[in-house]
Amino acid sequence: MVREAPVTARRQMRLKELAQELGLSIPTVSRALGGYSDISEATRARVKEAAERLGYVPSRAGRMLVSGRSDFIGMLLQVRDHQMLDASLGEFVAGLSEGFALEGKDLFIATVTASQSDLDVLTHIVDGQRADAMVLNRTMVNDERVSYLLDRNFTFVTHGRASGEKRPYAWVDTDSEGAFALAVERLVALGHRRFALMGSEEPFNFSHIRRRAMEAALNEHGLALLPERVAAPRLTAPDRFLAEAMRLLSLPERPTAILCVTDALALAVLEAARLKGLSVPKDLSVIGFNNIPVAAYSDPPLSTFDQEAQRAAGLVARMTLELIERGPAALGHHLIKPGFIERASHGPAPAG
Amino acid sequence: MVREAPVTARRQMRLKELAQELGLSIPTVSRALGGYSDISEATRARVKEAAERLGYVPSRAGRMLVSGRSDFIGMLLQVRDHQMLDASLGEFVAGLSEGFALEGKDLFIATVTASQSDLDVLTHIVDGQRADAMVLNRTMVNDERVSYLLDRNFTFVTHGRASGEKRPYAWVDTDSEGAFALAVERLVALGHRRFALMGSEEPFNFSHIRRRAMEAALNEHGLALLPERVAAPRLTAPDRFLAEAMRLLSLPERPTAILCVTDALALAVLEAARLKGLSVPKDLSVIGFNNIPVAAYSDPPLSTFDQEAQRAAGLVARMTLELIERGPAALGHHLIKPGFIERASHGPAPAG
DNA sequence: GTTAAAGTCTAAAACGTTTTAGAAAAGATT
DNA sequence: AATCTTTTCTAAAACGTTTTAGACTTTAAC
Repeated sequence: MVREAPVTARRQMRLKELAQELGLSIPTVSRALGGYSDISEATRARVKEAAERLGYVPSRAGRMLVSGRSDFIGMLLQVRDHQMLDASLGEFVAGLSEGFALEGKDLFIATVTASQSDLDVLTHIVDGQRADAMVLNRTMVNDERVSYLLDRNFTFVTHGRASGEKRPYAWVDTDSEGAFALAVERLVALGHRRFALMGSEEPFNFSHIRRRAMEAALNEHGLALLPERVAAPRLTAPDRFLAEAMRLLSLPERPTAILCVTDALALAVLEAARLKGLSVPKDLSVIGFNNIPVAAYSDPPLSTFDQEAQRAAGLVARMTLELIERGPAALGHHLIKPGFIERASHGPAPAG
Repeated sequence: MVREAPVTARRQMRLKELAQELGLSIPTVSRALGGYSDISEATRARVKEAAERLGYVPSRAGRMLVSGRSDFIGMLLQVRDHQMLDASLGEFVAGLSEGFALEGKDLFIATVTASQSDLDVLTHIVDGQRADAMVLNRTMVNDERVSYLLDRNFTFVTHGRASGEKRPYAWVDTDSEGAFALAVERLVALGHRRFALMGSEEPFNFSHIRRRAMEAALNEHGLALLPERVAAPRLTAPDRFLAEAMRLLSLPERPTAILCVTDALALAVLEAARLKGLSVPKDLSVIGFNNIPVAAYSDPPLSTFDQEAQRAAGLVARMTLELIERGPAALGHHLIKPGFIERASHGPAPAG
């Protein structure tokens, strides 16, 4: 009987073999490759050349055993209800991945299927030592993932705050307050007095924060956000957006300016305006958030805020690496000021 | 100065400590947990209870060192040019993830950013021992990833064949040949004689196979697929779909039936027909492929083939696990017969 | 010409698991 | 009563790296 061929053809070279090949001890070779200063330049060069030539790559397991690190940083991706990766999440993921690669870490995207909760997968990653840290996105006001990781004392950084959590943790977020303050400022200057908000369910922290930001900004100008002028369809039910937008536009004292917490909601408002025979921006000003690709091609092109996912990702990556390296001492926050993309969906308030 | 708190609060319990706690030796505890038969039931129960109670989880590194396995199975996800995860890829990923979870393996989704090639990331994973096997999707006719993995003798399974590769490898694919044969059969029976194809660039293997399948099926009935009746816009340029569809419908001898290699292409054909004032299916029959969610709501609802991503994923997962366990002896293939979803976009050929 | 200081390397230990080989004890067989 | 099995457990080795502590040269300083 012929002996089974091994699964991996050319077995990986080991540090021991490389050392023998060179006539040096194992630690010398290890330290030479590690760039330690107590190895002469001549030896280091010789070692590096041989390692290169023989295709030596350190064993992940050996290294992990002694360092206690997997060199993975985890992130959750929901693969239920067709939501999937949209353009801005793609940008974010790409930015993260590149940031981590600089330090030799890999981004481990873990799927959360329909039969699991985020917490299930998170627990599996933490207990299973699958990653040295986590990046969380789509934060909720009361985010059980955040409190779980704090309880477990596991390193993580969130993209978006979790306003309900009182303990300190590292986050990067868009300055929604600043953005909505600016939007209100501009619109008030343009004569608007009747404002409405297209929001969404407020477990989502960005939605919560943006509503409060809008209320605060209106208060500054002696205006209020009337409860009936707030719509909050569920983001997972986009087929409800239009109906909610229609409702806002059917109010007895029709709003002249509508701020929206996402561009998808803003596009629904534009559609509703069309159905109502209203002209944007003559009869109605609409401002979105996130600057999704299609926002540039809507009719009229949508005024919105650029959330700069790539830059946020870079910051998140750097903060995560710092936390891994220096521990809780590196805890910090970053508010990113989103750029106001002024297109054609807002303008002076209608006369009267 | 107060001493810095450790990064992980409660250090993980080790096998050694668990063994001391129980007054047993390390191997006994290990074998008890591993379910070996040379440990008495009484001891095993006692060990399991203690492990549970004390929250013992085996060290990933220690286990990896001795088994040589990471218990990760890798997959590539392109995060360039906004293509991202669509619904069917999401279904596939979810299926894979669940299949692997049954055997305690995790799916490692690795991102391929705009600055990298698939092969860059693949090399990194293989050299860096990041995974025990790979799953490849979106196969090309001549797929450098497939030949690379074969050269390196690394375990992998593809979803979709790579027709250009002559060496044996494990794959799962949709039976495009059968599907297109069936579609042609039906349409010929309905009186159609002038066929056209909405294809795409043929580095994509599914596109290549489906064109050849259509040619073969037409030959069976003494018909041919004229070159000018084949459109092949790039899938990455969806804004070109409509123009190509218009071209097919503007041919001197206008086709009465158009097969499309994806539903997105088919929807473009429906749109082109509308623009041309043609009625579907009275003047033109259109059949798509993949059964994307919106296909059910097009006007008219699209006849198409269901690719059963979930089932394919299950098969891919099982084959991958088998290959890891049993080596090349477990090499195999699977052709999945797609269901024909008969909606309202095809019918009898127009008279004359 | 001894002592001190660099500079360069190595022996040994540590990380935490699984596996192999074998020991000790208990029970069954002659 | 002695031998053989079976059951239950353990000692030791192995996986491959990094780090700590220390040994041995060589050069510099007095």
